[in-house]
Amino acid sequence: MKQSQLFTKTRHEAPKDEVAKNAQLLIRAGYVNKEMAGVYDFLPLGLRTLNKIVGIIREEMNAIGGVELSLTALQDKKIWEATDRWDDKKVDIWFKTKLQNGTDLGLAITHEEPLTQLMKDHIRSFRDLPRAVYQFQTKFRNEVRAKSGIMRGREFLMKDLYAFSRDVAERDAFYEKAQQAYVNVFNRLGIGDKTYMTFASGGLFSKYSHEFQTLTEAGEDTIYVYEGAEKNGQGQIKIAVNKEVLNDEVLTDLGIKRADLVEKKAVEVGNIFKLGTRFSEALGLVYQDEKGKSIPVEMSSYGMGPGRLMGTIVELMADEKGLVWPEAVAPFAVHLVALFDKNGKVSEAADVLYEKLTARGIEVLYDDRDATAGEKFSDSDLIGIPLRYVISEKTLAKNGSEGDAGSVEVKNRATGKVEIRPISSL
RNA sequence: CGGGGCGUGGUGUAACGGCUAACAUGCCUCUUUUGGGAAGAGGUGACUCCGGGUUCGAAUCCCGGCGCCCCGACCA
Repeated sequence: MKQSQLFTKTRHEAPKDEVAKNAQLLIRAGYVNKEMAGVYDFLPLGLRTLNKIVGIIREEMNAIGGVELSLTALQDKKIWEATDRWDDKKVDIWFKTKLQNGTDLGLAITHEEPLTQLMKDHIRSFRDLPRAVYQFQTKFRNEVRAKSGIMRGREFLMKDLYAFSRDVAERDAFYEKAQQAYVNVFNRLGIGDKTYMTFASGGLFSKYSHEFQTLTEAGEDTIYVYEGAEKNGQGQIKIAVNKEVLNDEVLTDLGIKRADLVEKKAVEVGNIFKLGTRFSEALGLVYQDEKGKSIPVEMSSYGMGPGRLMGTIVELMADEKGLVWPEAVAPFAVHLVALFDKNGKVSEAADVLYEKLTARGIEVLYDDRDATAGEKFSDSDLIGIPLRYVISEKTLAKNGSEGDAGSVEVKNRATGKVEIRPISSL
């Protein structure tokens, strides 16, 4: 994409009402726009990054047998009454509205109910199980207090996967596969070394749930990291215990000693639950086994917030100059920056290079604007694309091995490392 | 929902109850410039969040509302 076509502008200063680093930088760089507290638009650069994160999650969900669909945000109250989650006294974060004829509607806070209802039409026999379906869908939650930029909003994208199993053993087997899939996602996003599978309250459904918590001071949770697991090295799922459930019983259950736990601040980037038959029983999702007996389906749910992950990556990797994206989630792979030249030779060469890279499928943001070098460099640092290719009269004068093609300066945003490479080698 | 703070051009700030609401930045025009947010000149842009009130006079004081941020509580 040519930067001259990108309508977003960068800013020197963040709005004074944004304190969170993620929101300050994402707004300054033109990735997001705040509509109101806890409600953010994703602008072209932000949407690209968000979609990269979504793409990685999608691949990992597909790899464990997940099948994607998309459920509605508008919800009929009936099924939520069936599970006793409609009453404001039970669930106080609903956004509710009405049809013109007076029928109550809610904006979905989650999708256990509608999906369980839907699956009744498709799961009848033990032969129809197991199933795993998921979606990327906007959730609406009327939080009393939005905070931390895009990390905790009232409208946000969520990946939610729901697994339907014949029995506890089958469900547990999937649960373990999903844990690994989650670890894979965090590794690919570059935050794996700071993300812990954290024992947390199972709420109404089971003794424990597992939160995936990424260490950052910007987080709102306090967790106790198990150092023993870290010492076990690579490949091991790192574990922690949420402060909310830390007690002797939990330590005994997990077989770990209090002395091996270290307190840290973290942000919850994913949460997985064993739901049991709470929803299948309430809504009548049953299957017939080999003997024709009706059995409620065992369910489990797997949530993950792409937007919150994006904010977490910003918090973890940004530096004083701006955003720093890992390759896997950067909006573009290369930021091609053409500096001013008097005779048009530079922009001519940059145009050619842009076409060449783009034709090869490399995602390039091409800064073809009429701006000074300093301004372009500052913007480039702020936007945080992993590789910056600078092309100028100076670099064109440096010949490659062919003797005529000229060079570009390649700078790595994260490491700051600079090298001069012949254009012919790119 | 309790506590605290804050609402002034697009953005960041200033202005004793008193002159045409100032400065920086952004944006526009021209000239010069061009490897780390360039320089000069000229311009554009604000019912000072909304509604009441006090006063000769309100951005400023008072009351009410709305919005935003932070701390806490909450967070299937």
